[in-house]
Amino acid sequence: MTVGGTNGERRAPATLHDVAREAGVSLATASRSLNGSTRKVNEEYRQRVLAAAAKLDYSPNLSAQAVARGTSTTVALLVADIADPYFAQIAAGVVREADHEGLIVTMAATERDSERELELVRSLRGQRPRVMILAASRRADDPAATALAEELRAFEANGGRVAFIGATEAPHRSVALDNAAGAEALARALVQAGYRGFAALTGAEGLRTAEDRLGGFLAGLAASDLTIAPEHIVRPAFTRDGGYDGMRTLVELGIGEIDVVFAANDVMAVGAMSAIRDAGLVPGRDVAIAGFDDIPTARDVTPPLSTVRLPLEEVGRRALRLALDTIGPGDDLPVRAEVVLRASTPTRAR
Amino acid sequence: MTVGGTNGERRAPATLHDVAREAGVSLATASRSLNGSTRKVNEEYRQRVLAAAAKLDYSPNLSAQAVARGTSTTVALLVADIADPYFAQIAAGVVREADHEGLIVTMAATERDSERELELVRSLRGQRPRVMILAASRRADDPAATALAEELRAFEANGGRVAFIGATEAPHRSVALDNAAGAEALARALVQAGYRGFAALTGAEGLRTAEDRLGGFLAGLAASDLTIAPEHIVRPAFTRDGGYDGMRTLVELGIGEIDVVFAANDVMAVGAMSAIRDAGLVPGRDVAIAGFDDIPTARDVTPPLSTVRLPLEEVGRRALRLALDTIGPGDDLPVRAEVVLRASTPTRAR
DNA sequence: CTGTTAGCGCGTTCAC
DNA sequence: GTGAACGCGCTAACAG
Repeated sequence: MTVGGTNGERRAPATLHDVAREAGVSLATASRSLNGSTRKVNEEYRQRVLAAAAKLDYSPNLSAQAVARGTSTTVALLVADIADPYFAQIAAGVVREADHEGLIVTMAATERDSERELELVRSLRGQRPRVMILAASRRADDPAATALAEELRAFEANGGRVAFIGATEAPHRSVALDNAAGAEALARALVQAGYRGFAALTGAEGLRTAEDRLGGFLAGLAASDLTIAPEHIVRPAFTRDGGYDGMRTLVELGIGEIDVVFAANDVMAVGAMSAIRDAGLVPGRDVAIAGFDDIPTARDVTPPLSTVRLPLEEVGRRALRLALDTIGPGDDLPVRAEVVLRASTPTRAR
Repeated sequence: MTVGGTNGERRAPATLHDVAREAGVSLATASRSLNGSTRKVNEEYRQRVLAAAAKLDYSPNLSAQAVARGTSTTVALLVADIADPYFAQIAAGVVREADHEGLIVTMAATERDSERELELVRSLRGQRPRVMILAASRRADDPAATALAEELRAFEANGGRVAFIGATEAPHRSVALDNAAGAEALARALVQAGYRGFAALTGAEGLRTAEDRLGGFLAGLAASDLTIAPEHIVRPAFTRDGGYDGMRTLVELGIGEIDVVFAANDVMAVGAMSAIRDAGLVPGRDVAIAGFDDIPTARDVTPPLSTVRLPLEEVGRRALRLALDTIGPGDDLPVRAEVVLRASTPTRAR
């Protein structure tokens, strides 16, 4: 760790005023040359201003611009956990699209606490972001929900845009993920592959994403008159460790009748695979497992994880486009959730 | 995908002025009640202001505050790729610490392009962030380096703080990661475990982190009079796919004399493991493999990946503290890089 | 303790 | 085309 810092002379940043003076023009001319929308400035002056700006290391004060213009160039992104690959990929997409639009992304993490989420939205609102993207998981029974709704309503009433990812929250735009349909298709595919004994690892009760996926999966089973025994539906945390713990519970309960476990997301599935292995069993052979999301590591675990692919980066980009009304090609199509069968759910000879 | 938006009446956000009027007090009193540092406001007035603010859904305009105060509450974070678990974890740490300090994080991705990085720093500077944290990988031969240095110098001259993560860049503060020492310790541990035939997958030439790790690893081998044949040092991209491709190259070259591969980071190692497996070999048995970073999935691949643990979340937090001068307990200690031997490098009977 | 006023850095009418 | 002047929302002296 090195400590340094060239704080010899700490002169204030050059202002537009400084630049104008240096260039020998008026403030207005300087402003027009550097940012002005409809260019109508003498080329010679323009050059003088540009030179002065360069010489003074001028950098326009975005806050001041925002105040003067009455509109910022910021988009606020709310996720549950940045380190979770699901959110990290979404964030990457949002940042990329924002960069494309010349916008700046500010990021906050709810850490899966809806009180925190409310606080964050409240505080983020102070930035007057053009857009607020809420990717953090919604829950059905949320006590802070109405307060959040009120906060977002106020934000929108002031001209802000809101986009949700995943759950479709009443009056707001959202990139709907076809959680239910994807899970249903997965269930059908697994039945097709010969599986009959099912278990599920899903998030805490009320977590929308988890509920939708479980619901879809059950619907897919129901189509073949199959179901999951209540004791085989475990609801640990919606994380890697949750998956591990949940799978342990299942193993301890006895895995006799279970031949495949559906984890409501890939990080849980990955944790579950480790639990299976730690129990002395072989995932894919002794018990099959499937996840949801198709995070990058799904390919790299052993055996490779069957899952439902969501184009998460694209989802992030699309969320921003949706909020901004800058629709691109294909944006009207629903986000495809695609079943990807890999070796963690081998076809069963029956 | 749902489109909505309650843009019935788009009234401008309530201003402090509105609140003051509503509460029947002066602007100053309103300001003091809502944000003022040293509280010295009649409790009754205070309550009136708070009530008015609540009634009007008032949210202080951070941009205006920044302009008036001459200082923002923003920290800018630059990473190479948000979706990469290495950077995602660092980002999570920065965001958490920032939240702790009441600061807001804006995030940008260089996508490993130093031209882009320069552009981003330039543009981020417009936010007048309190701190700029550069986690994106440095390279030795960077043509944009001097321009970047100049930009950062200007930023610091204006009172901004800069913190690097990883490489120690000349006059700036930085959280030094003990890449060389960690890799050296790993090499020694592998020699100790009985390995003799080494190969390395490292990033593009000039990439500081990659060079440091490789250098350290070689130093560790040299201590036992061992080395790596030049043709066994492959330099693919510093990514998962780079690791995969690099390992394929190695396999095609013939893996006869190689009994362990050192990948310069875990995502590469994970890719390499898949390549090994796709070649019909078993990682850890036919060829051992070790990585660096200890990303979460290192535990969940098969066999679990030996690596050098870096407390990345903590690194992110510490970077911010370092820049802010809010040193915490243990912050004076160097970041420990700790060798973690797992089953991907079993002890070799010789 | 409260209110008035002058800025903060910039965009943008409005006359010239 | 250019410049002077006002306003954006807020903070911080400065007087009362």
